[in-house]
Amino acid sequence: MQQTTIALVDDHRLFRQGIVSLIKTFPEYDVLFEAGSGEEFCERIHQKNKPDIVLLDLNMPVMNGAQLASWIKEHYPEIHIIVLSMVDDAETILMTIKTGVRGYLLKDADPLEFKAALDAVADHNVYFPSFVTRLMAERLYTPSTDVKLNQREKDFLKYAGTELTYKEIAEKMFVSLRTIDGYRDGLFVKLNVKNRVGLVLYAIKNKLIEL
Amino acid sequence: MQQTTIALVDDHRLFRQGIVSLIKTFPEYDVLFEAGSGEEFCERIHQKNKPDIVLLDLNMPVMNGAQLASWIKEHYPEIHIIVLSMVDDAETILMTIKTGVRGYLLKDADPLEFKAALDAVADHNVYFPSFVTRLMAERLYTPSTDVKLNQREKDFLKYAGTELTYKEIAEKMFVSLRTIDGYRDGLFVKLNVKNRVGLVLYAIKNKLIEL
DNA sequence: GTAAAATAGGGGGAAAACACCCTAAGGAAT
DNA sequence: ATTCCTTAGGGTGTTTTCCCCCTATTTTAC
Repeated sequence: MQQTTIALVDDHRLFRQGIVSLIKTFPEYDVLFEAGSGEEFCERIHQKNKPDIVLLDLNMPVMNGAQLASWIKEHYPEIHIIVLSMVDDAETILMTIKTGVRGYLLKDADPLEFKAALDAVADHNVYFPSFVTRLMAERLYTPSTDVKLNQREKDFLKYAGTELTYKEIAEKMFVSLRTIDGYRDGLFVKLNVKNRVGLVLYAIKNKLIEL
Repeated sequence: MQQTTIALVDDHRLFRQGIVSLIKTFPEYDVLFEAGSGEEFCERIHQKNKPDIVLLDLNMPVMNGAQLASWIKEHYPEIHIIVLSMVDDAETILMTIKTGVRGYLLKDADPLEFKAALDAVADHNVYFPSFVTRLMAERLYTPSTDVKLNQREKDFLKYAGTELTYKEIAEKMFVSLRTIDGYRDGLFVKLNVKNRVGLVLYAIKNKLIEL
């Protein structure tokens, strides 16, 4: 039978021991090696065979988990990473997922969930617990603020999302610079933004301009 | 016992019947009303009591599910929406989740999964099947950019994509305005753009900033 | 039928952004 | 040891952007 190999990176020896003995109860998985820090992992990965999955602690001194995850993704993109963490604040979790990790578990997860995560990731799938999924959904959710804009304002916004100056936009739209000033100032109020960057972001969010 | 009320919107009468009879087997849920179209739903929601949860078909004529979801979110933000769909292409799913729905199920989901989704959403949580979670994670994942920018430049670009003035960015980054001028002018050349809009567009295209 | 919006246009001055120029320390490569 | 590159910092002057003020039509709503 083909075993799935695992590497474990965590600075707490006792925690590593617990995880390793848990994994030993799963015959289809095998711990290839352990590392007590990101640096140690980077050394070992060159010497040893590459694991299929890396279990990674987020909170480690010197090189933290997110940095190591980025490093692994860059140098060994085929390795799948599951983060083990005690951290549960939204920004940290989302930042970590952005690095491309395929699973996120809190350290107090029960063994069944741990096994489910391993199975999912070994099968090239992802595993995120419900509260993480929720964070991801909330991050994607963009409440629509449909402010009604007339056609001239939409046209203007399209141009505002280019590198043209307002003077050049005025020429393109066959109006004076002053008129453009008026459109712009009106939109600042309507869209509740402060400057051109705000206009550009609004236009992109509302798909008035293509990227 | 407090029942959780459900409204069902789908243009297929037989499918509605199937769902209703399934829900009848769950004593804690009650179907408040059904609608065969978005328009019908909009009328009924005014007359009837509001449901706690709306089960919503994506593919409907005239007003599609995503549009209706946006409408519901705008007028009744406290109603939770679960999408029922046969569509499984990534863009459609992600666009729908952006409207703020709290669950997404394929129509061939088994009754156990259906029940799990109802329970999660009734509990003000979210429910997305593994393949949807995976899509969300992939959307959040930002591969590292190929153009070699140093960390300070990346930091600066992130701020350039906000409504902060350069002076304010300088304060945030604890450097002088002149240094920021230098970063900016350097990036104008490196990225071949003319002004701040160019920087913002670059940052967005390369996912250095999120929308 | 009148009031109030939306649409289109404009002026002047202050602030910010931009262009082009420069120095210098620290590290890597030759 | 010297060059080259990166990172950090700076000065000056011009252009653009932004803010606050204003007028005159044309729709829309009551």
